[in-house]
Amino acid sequence: MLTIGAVSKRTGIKVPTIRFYEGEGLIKAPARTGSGRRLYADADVRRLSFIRHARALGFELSDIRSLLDLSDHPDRPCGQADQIAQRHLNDVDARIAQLRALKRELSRIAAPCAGGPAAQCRVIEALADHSACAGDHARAPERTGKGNAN
Amino acid sequence: MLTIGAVSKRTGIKVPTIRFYEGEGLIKAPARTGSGRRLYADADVRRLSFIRHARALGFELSDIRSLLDLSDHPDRPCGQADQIAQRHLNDVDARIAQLRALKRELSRIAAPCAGGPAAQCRVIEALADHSACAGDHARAPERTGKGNAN
DNA sequence: TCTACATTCTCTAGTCACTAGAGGATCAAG
DNA sequence: CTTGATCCTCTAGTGACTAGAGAATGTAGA
Repeated sequence: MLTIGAVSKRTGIKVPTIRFYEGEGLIKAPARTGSGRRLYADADVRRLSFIRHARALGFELSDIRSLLDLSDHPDRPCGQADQIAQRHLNDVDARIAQLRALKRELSRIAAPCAGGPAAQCRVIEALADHSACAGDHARAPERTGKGNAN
Repeated sequence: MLTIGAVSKRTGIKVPTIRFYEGEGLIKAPARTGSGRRLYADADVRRLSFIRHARALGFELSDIRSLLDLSDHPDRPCGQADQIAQRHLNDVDARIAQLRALKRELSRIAAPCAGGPAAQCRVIEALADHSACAGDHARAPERTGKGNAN
C-alpha cells in the first residue's frame, strides 16, 4: 500500500492532481489509514498511469472517462475506443494544418524591422490589415500551450 | 455609429466577447445612447478586427495588450512587437513538432481492431502500457482545441 | 396603438484541467 | 521532544471566453 506521495512519484502525477482525479471520479476513493491518509494499491497506480498516458496524448478527461469505463467492462465491444482515438487523431491533424498556416503568416510578419518607430512596424501593420492575410481565420488555435510537466 | 450587434457582424466577434474585451480594457468604453446602449465608431471596429486577427493567430490577450499599447504610441521603437511575434513563432514551431510526435503515436494506437471486445482493444492496451510508448510524455499538449468561431 | 419579437443591458456562474495557498493534523528521523 | 516533511480539506485563481437570468428598450407589422 502506497501513500499519495509515493504514487505521485511513481506515476509522475502531482499530489493535488491525484486528489482532483478522485474528486472527478476517474479513480475510486482509496482506502484510508486510521488517521485518514490515502492508501493506494498497485491497481490504482496502473489506472493513474493509464490516465497520465492518455492525458499526455491530449485526450480530454471526458474521453478518458469513456476509455476507463470501457476497460472496466472488457466484455463490451470496443468500437467506441477506436472512435475516440480516431476523432482525436483528426483533431490533431487539423491543428497541425492550422499551425502550419499560422507559421507561414508569422514568418512573414516577424521579419525584424531594424528597431524603427512603431509607426513603420510590420507586425502591427500586418495584424491590423486582415485583408493581407492568407488563410481563413474563422477559428482560433486556442491556448498557446507552454507545456506543463505535472 | 454602430450598435454592438452590427459591430459583432462586421468583426465576427460575438457580442458578449466584445463586452468582455471592454471589461479587459482592450478597447475603451464606447459612447452610449440615451438609453445606455453602446455606440461604436469605425476606429473601434478596426481595433476589434486587429484583436480578432491577433487572437486567430494565437496571440494571448496579454500579448495583444502590448501590441495595442505599442500601436497607440507610434513614436516608440517597435523592437518589442518583433520580439512578441518572434517568441510566438518559436512557440508555434515547438507545438508543431510536439503534435507531429503525438500524431505518430496516435496513428500507431488508433488502428481499428475489428470491433472485438474491449478486452482485446489495442487503444486501451496501448494506453495502459506506457513502456511501449516512444516519446517523452513529460509534458501534456494541453487543450485539444475543437476550434471556436466566436 | 398594440403586439410581437429582437436586441440590448448588467450581473453571476460555468467551462477545462488543473494550480496555489490557507490552516491544521500527523508522521518519521534525530 | 523537536523539527521538518507529508498529509488532510477547503476555497479561490488561471485564460478566454460562454451561458443564462431578468429586465429594459427598439423595431416592424396589423
